[in-house]
Amino acid sequence: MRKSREEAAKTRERIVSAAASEFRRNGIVATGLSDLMAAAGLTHGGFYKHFESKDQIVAEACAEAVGSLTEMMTAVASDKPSRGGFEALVAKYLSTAHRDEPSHGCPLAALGSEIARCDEKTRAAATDGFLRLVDIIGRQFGRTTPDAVRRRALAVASTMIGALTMARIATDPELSAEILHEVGKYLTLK
Amino acid sequence: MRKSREEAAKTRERIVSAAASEFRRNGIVATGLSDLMAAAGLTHGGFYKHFESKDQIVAEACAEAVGSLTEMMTAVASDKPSRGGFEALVAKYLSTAHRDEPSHGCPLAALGSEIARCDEKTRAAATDGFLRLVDIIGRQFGRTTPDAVRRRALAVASTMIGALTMARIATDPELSAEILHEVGKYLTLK
DNA sequence: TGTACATCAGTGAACGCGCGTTCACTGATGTAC
DNA sequence: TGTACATCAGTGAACGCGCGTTCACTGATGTAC
Repeated sequence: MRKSREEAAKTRERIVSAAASEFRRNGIVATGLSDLMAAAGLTHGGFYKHFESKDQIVAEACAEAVGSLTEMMTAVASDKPSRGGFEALVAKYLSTAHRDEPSHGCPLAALGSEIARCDEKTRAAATDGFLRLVDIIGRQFGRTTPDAVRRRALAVASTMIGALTMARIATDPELSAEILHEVGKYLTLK
Repeated sequence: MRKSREEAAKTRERIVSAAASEFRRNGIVATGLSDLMAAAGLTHGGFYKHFESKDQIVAEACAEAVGSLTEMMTAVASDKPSRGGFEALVAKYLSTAHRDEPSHGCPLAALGSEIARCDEKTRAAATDGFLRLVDIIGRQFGRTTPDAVRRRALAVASTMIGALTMARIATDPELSAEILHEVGKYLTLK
């Protein structure tokens, strides 16, 4: 049942995409390789034809997830050029839709505390994504010193990640919505 | 080898404390019941003499961890009555010491994304801790409307949790320190 | 261009291992008289 | 107050199960002539 090189490459990408979703949905440690392969429409045995270890696909899935995050944020911000870009970005990130679909959302919020315990490569991919997010946010700010832009962008990125995480933890739906709305207002009104 | 009621109660508390540390150090899913019991100086078989399931001790450990967090934050803030309390609180939370010792620190930062996938009881304990943290922060603010206090406190709590999480993920020590310092400055200078 | 053979993507069974949970057992503690 | 018995905290072996990883096998693809 050998597949062509082209097909094999597509399969590999499909596994990474499935992993990026499954990890964000169920957590890294709680997701087995069988789960990943099944989500990609394959059986578990073939995993090691594409990857050396679970750690490797965790790192690659993390890299893909932060890539889709920055794409999403870039698109939202550039849809509203100059004016309103920041508001649109914050609204998108702190939306109930984003909260309710972790499997396609920000991996820093969906997996943050787990990534902190992962190996160097995974943490490097996440760090890279964070810095790209900080950069996108910083570009929305008016003219001030680069230091002030950097500082505020670091804070805003941290705030959004923390607020989304807490909104997902909150047991009371009203509290969850309050966190998203109030933090969003705080970030955009200041 | 039956122990007295008093000793048994102490043992139970010891297990919960050990669990609160171990979960924060290694993650909830990655920590086995054997690990918990060994950390408490016991063998794994006795676990079910005190708890009904892993879920139960996760909830109790989470409750204990948020309790120690609010105690720590309350102590820091009231050490510096009225003036400087907010600055001290932020400095303590965003310190490198806190970053480097997750096992005794904030469970919302150490376990946030995992708690979001836990059962109702665990999430309720975490939510309660978050609201208490928000309350402690809000008490440090000068006189404004309760709505404004609440909004700012929700944002500040989210910011600290997100920043600490990202500081732990960051692969570059300088970047990690920068996140803590700059976000701390941003929160206290604004 | 056709043919023979080597390659290798994917399958499914199997490996050892540690998980959460259960259980028979021990012996000190608690209780009843 | 002393004695006999029931209780139960803690131990360590065992349960079935799923984990990450390995492997023999399959058959279509790629390569060499």
